[in-house]
Amino acid sequence: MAKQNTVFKDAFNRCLALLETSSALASEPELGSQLGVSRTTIRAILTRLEEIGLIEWSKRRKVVLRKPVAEDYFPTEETDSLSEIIERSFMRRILAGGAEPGMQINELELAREIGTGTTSVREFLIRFSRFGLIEKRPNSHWVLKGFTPEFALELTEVREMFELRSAAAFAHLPDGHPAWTELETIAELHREILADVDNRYREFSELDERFHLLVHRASRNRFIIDFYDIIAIVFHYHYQWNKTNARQRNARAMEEHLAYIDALKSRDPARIEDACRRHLKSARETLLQSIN
Amino acid sequence: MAKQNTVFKDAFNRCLALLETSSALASEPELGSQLGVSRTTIRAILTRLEEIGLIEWSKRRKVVLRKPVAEDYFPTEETDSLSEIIERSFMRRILAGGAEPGMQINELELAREIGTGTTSVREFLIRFSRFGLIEKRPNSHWVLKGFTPEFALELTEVREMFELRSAAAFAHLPDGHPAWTELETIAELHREILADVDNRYREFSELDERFHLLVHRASRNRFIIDFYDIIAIVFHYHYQWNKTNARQRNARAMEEHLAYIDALKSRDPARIEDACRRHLKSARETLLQSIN
DNA sequence: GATCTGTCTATTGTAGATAAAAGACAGAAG
DNA sequence: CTTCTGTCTTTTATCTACAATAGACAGATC
Repeated sequence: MAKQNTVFKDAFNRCLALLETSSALASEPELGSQLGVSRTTIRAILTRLEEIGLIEWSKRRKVVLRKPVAEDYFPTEETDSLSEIIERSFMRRILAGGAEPGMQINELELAREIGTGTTSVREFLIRFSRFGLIEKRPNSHWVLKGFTPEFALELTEVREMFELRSAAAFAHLPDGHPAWTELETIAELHREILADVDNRYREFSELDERFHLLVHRASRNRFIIDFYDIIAIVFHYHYQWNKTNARQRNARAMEEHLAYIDALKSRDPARIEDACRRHLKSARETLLQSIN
Repeated sequence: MAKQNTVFKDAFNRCLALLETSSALASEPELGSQLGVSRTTIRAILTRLEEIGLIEWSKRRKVVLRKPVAEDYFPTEETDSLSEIIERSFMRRILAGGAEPGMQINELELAREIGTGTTSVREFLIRFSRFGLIEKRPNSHWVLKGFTPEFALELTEVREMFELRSAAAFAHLPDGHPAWTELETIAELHREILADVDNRYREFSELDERFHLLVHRASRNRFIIDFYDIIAIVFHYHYQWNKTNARQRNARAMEEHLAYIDALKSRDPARIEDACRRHLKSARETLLQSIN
């Protein structure tokens, strides 16, 4: 295979989802922007829709013949892009598996295990190297530096610098700025989840990312915003494979978020700094505890 | 060609340089660690040395027959690794040439222009993307964000945070730490260059990098240290293609460095912060002036 | 005249192949 | 018994090829 057609399959599935509700299809360019793909892919989707007897299609006339059923969808495993597969597979190995710091990483071996070509693995490792967990020895292997307490401390040190500054900048956003509405939405979601925390505490991880990214964005600094990728990926996989006390941990973090949000809304620098520090401190402790 | 033999050629040249002074060759493993290459490459070098009649070689007996001459060396163009060539070529286009922000970057076109395969260009762009100057549109082109005043401001904002913190950490290095010796060496070099500034001001660029990297290292934080790569590459190419007032600019920076170094030696936090801020402020101004 | 479709071209993402370089191991030499 | 060399295997760096996807343009349709 030269290139997986995951873009097609994923867009096809999303197109079926559209058909579940609406019973008409827009024009090709219109569909293209709805699904975020090119017309070439849209036409491939339409062709397939016709093949499986879901629509009748001739030029601009598109008649929906029936509702999509479960079998029409491509299985979700087939819609993940190769880089997502590699990332998951790799993170599982280094976060979950017993991967010792100093261990060598072998491109060829990784590629064979994941079942892909070496090019994709190489490109992934290069992209991933900016997270500071691996390092390249030129003309030779990569070295795993490991998800160690030092890593966590260095990460949180920078995170705290960046977030304090971003939070301070947040207070200066003009009244009409969309970030204030988004902040309110996020606050509301916190309250909803907290109200039914036993059942919904798992939704926190995603919300956490959304909230902190919003704060970081207020810095208007690409380096600060980009750095949040590292935090996000670490916390993302960390939450996924470390579930001790998750309910309690998340509930506490949500309370802290709400206080932090109130502080932001007050626009009082001292209050903001205090609430932010308080939350960052407990986030750091949580992360560190889980590593040892 | 599958792989350029630049490692061989470069190590070969360095081996000739060794022969200029010493007239004996160590064992294969020993040579390997001296030149930083594997035994495979050492043996290729020895084979070539024998071919061009520079040595007689049989097992552990290596007799040097004559001194190397200029023609023995490989031309320097052939010793640059492909990634260095791509980097230079790319930086020239975006810093020197009239590259507008928002411009599309085409992997294939770049590869054709530089005369390499697309894989290498792709990998370079991925590595380079962490500098915040380009951004990928998946399944489509890269976008040049450009070396704009915003870029410079965002870069210096983070740089100032990091350097202030690193400088503060420097004061806490224990007395015997090698950084203090290195600092003294760097100070001395500053004085030497300043004493003959009209002729030697060009040496500042390298010294500048060496000094600031030393300071950043005191943070003991990989993210802070790695970030210095971005600053270094920007200033490196920037100095190279922007020579207005270079002598005066560099002289001023060196004076500031010396004050900064004195402050570090005093270990007085207030003095350090003051000297550091002073220098960073003028560095930022210099950078910004040159962009418009 | 604006937007759509048919068709064609160019570029990206990925696999596979190959030379260069690293590195492993056994036996030789000190 | 330590370090070296000869030989062999494995891995990396890079090129080329090709399917998937994006994107351009002219003529068709509203």
